[in-house]
Amino acid sequence: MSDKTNIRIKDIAEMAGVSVGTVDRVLHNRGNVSAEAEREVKKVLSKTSYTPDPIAKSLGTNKDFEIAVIMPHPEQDEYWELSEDGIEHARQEWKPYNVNIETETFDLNNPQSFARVSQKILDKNPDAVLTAPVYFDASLTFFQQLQKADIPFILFNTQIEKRVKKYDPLCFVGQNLYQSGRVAADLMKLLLAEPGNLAVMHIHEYIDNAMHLKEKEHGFRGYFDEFSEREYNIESFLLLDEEGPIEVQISQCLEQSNLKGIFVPTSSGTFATAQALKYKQQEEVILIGYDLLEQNIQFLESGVVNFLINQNPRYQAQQGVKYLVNHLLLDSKVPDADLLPLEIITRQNYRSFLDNNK
Amino acid sequence: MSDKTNIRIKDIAEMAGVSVGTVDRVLHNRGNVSAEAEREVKKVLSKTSYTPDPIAKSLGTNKDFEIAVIMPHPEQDEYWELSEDGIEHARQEWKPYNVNIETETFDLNNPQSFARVSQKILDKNPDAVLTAPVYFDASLTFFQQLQKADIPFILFNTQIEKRVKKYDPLCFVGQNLYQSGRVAADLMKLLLAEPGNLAVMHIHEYIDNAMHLKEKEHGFRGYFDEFSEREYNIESFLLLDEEGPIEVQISQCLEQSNLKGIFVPTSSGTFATAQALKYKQQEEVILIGYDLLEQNIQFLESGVVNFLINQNPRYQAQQGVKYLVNHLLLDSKVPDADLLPLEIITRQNYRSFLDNNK
DNA sequence: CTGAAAGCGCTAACAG
DNA sequence: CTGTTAGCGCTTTCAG
Repeated sequence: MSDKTNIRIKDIAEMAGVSVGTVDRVLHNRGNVSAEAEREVKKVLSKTSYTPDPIAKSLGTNKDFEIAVIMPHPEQDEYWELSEDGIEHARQEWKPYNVNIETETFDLNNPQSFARVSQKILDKNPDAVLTAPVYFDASLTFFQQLQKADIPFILFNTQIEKRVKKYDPLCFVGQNLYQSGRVAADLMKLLLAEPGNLAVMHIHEYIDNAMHLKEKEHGFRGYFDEFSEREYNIESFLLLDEEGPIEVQISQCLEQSNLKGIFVPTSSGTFATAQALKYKQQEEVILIGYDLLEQNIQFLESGVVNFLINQNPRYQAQQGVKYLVNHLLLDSKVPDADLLPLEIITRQNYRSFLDNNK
Repeated sequence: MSDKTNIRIKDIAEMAGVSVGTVDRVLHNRGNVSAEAEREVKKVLSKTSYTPDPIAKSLGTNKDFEIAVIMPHPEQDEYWELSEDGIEHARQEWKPYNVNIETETFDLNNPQSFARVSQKILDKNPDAVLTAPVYFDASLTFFQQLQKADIPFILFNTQIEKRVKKYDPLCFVGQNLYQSGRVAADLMKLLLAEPGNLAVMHIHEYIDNAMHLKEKEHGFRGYFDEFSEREYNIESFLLLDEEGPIEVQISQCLEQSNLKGIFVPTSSGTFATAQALKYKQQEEVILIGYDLLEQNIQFLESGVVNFLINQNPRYQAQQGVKYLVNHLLLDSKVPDADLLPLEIITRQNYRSFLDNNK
């Protein structure tokens, strides 16, 4: 059953008439190699299809890797609890490879705290960073610092506007938000017996976080715009905590407009809206929201929420770490973006998603 | 950055006052250990939370693993092409760990060929087997032989009736078929403006393969049974290749009954039905089918197919191999069943699934 | 029954 | 600039 047919460093060393040390040096551009030796080794390399054994490599470099994760406090929002869960899984998964993951969290309501925490991360000088760049401005300066320090980083959850060219993450892991909005619109249309007033509700969101939600709204509107009749009237509401109890604000919206359907682009906004609909006994209003939070599932089960779209925060986090590890340990290429599937959740399939993500 | 805090075999050897050889012997029940030494080692082990380093283990056991995969010819059915694709990915993924995967395929229309191929596999005496047990009887004898030979195996795609206790796979990877049928029913109901005649179409299926499809139908019917009014009349059709061109048979069904909706529990049956609907200009009939085959996507795009449920054959195959490797190399526990999420596919989200699975 | 030692493929420190 | 060598943690052979 043994069939060691693979080419080892030792083999190519022999073929090139040098020592393994030299081969290793050219392999990693460590310098201190004569032009001639380098040429010789590269020649052999090119005609041998040598591929390093990642296992041995990992054993050989007896080095720990530090990956820093920076994301919002999980206690503040169940959504981020799920992300944290994904990080925890990743931590276990990669422990054998000597990668340590340490998480720093910041306050969703306080951009300052992001800045503070990101500085803390920089001071620790980790080997790589995974971050959910909720705050636009603070994130940008953070990225520049990371780049200056030559620390590779990956973004998850929140994509930063592409036109900003000042930063260059290894990868973005998350949904195509525009298309996500379109999926919601499509489902909305399916459930709507006839045209009518619709609303997009932005609930306790953070101004800086604009991009994330605007894209979803844009997709949602874009879909309906394609119906030339324009019988769908879509209103946007921005309900902030500063302006009083969210429940009350939602109720006011419901009274103001005669809504047939509501799209809520955040996970926590979803159940807040569901609560209001239930309270107002307007459960026949179509409600489409995000994510498998416990409360959202309850409202899905009871029919107040009609569809959820799953952003799979757990998987996002896991994938982000995985790419970082691949980059660090195996220097294998990671994609520019990993755009997750847009998962449609109903009362009939949510369990299959919960069970599987455990 | 180095922080070797992990317990090594060497450490526990020292603590137990024996050599690494002895520790290794008790760790793997290799025998030739005095009762006393064993006791001592186990004592230390129990209070140390020692966990072997999988990397070093893999390097140490310089052994190749053979995993045999047995599944239907991919050329016969695009569905199985996707599975094959998953296998190919797995092959690449695990190559560095010295696991070789060899695939044997059988003829979907010929149970004999399954028997022949499975015998071939047995002769090769692989370390583990991954199989799609499309044929009930042939599969059962195969499983028994595998067990006799002490070869662990995992099932994917097709679950064999649980009441048969004569076999014991490591794991099943696939969908909960009953629930899958319910998801289809739920979507069907959503799209149906009013009650009417529905059909479940079993198209070019193999008699032995009953279980797989009956479960889906069962779920589909079960859902509608819950509406006491019983206004939904569900007919079943079994259309076999032996009885003439499928297209013609489907057309006949369409003429016979005034159908409002059709549920097709196979991937290839889906586009056959779509074709017939298009040909008959009955595209308003709701059609719910399975899987992201090229043709299915086209019909989804053009609106003839309303929803697809994705069984994710690619992922099934990959997961199956992954569990086998975990079992073989890391002897980590694998779950009894990995029931995949029931993914709902629409015109708006299918791309996100295609892109992500690449 | 047990310990010592070689080796898996790669890295990195160290003489020359 | 280059070759040698000592590990990384685990397996496995081989004396004793």
